[in-house]
Amino acid sequence: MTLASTRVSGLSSEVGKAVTVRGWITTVRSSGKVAFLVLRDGTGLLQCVLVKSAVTQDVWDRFAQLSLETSVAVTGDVRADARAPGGYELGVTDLAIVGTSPLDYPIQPKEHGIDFLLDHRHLWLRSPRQRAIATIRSELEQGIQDFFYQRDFLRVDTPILTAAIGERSGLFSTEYFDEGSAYLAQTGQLYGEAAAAAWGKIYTFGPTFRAEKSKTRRHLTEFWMIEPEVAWNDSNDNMKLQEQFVSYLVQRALEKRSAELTELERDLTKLEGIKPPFPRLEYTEAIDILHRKGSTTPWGDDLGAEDESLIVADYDLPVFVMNYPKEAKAFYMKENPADPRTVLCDDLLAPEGYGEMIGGSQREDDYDRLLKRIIEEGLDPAAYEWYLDLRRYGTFVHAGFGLGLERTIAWICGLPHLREAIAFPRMMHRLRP
RNA sequence: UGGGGCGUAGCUGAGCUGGCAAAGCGCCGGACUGUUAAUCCGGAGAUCGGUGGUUCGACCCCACCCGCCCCAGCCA
Repeated sequence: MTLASTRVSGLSSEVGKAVTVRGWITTVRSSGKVAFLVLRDGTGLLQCVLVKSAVTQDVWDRFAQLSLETSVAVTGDVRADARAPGGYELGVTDLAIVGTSPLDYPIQPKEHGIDFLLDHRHLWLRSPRQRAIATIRSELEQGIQDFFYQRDFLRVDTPILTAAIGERSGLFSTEYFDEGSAYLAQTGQLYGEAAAAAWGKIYTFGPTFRAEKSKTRRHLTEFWMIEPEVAWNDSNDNMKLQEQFVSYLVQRALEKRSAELTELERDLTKLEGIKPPFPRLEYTEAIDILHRKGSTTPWGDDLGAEDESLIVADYDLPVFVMNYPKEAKAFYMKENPADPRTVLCDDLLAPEGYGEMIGGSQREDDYDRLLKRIIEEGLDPAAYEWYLDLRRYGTFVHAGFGLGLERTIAWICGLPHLREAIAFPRMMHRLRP
């Protein structure tokens, strides 16, 4: 069976023609002898009008059977009408029910609590708001690939099942044949470094997993991360790439998906000015500013959420905080020659309180220093033999970063919580659907 | 894991110092030829998260348990 039919988004070029549109019933209204149904097909909403005197009794009776989310094929004439949402509507001549929908469809056109909506995420996705977010996410994912493709990066897919390696935060584990435990990847970075030594400019794009018992709007247990790694880039080059990347994504969303951003009631003026360069603060400088603003975070500690908000409040752009104290950061970051208490790294803080969008650093490329740091952190050097090989055989200056996709989406879309930025969010208390 | 909050009809959510459990949406029946989350009239629908306790009487007070939300930490 061929189901060639017109999609709602393409109707403006079909005015005056008879078409069939397939989709799901969003609302039905009847005034006795004129009836309206609104159809959703994933590209938009279409109002369809039935006039009792203009359709057969069969068609009229079928309208009466329609319930929310019934799937239908509606045939009629496309016409422009100012009274229709979107400006076009269908004068119905025929109506076929494809799949019925019982009267207990859970999601009504009204307010629901978040827990209820997440329990029904598989159905919640049908709402216009969720379509807008998914569309922007897809646009950004395409933009990410375009950005790196244009710059001759290779995309490298790194393993999700790994032996214990990477960062220190919580790991999900699973049985792995006779090898003992395998862990779900928290980062592809170490593999990315190997790939950068092989191929120069690379990026990874995949899911990552953190078994931390985080319960905030800025955390998921499964999220998507983009991790470029570039041979011969130093920390400064690294930040330049970051601000170009983030700016590109914002401008891309504005250019291609302003309709969806508007649907989400995003204030576009807050996005329009996102262009390089972004402000840069040394960590030590940031601590001074924070102390002047009343924070008591001592030099040496990582910045808290409160601190990040205080910093970001002074700017309309994302802000780099760079060169953190060694103790606050991971073992693989390169010591800062200008201040050996610190390492060459940066966090990019999103505006409007969306938190850390990027964490990046220049990597330690000195074999002895790296080994020393591994031991200092209490890690097992044997597990890092292959990683140390990257310094043993032709070490090289390199730097990279990880961008959290959902945080970026949440910021660009203006979402209050990360859970809407992905179709099926995984959180501490949320494994299904 | 700490601090705060919540759990009442399918959903949303009132319920004061303890005295027969509001309402709106949705659903069912009816009216209506241009509706926009249509409107109007009528109707059904609730072991008040669970267990125990105090009381003549508990949605309300107490204890424990379960579940979730927000904030923090961890980080992207």
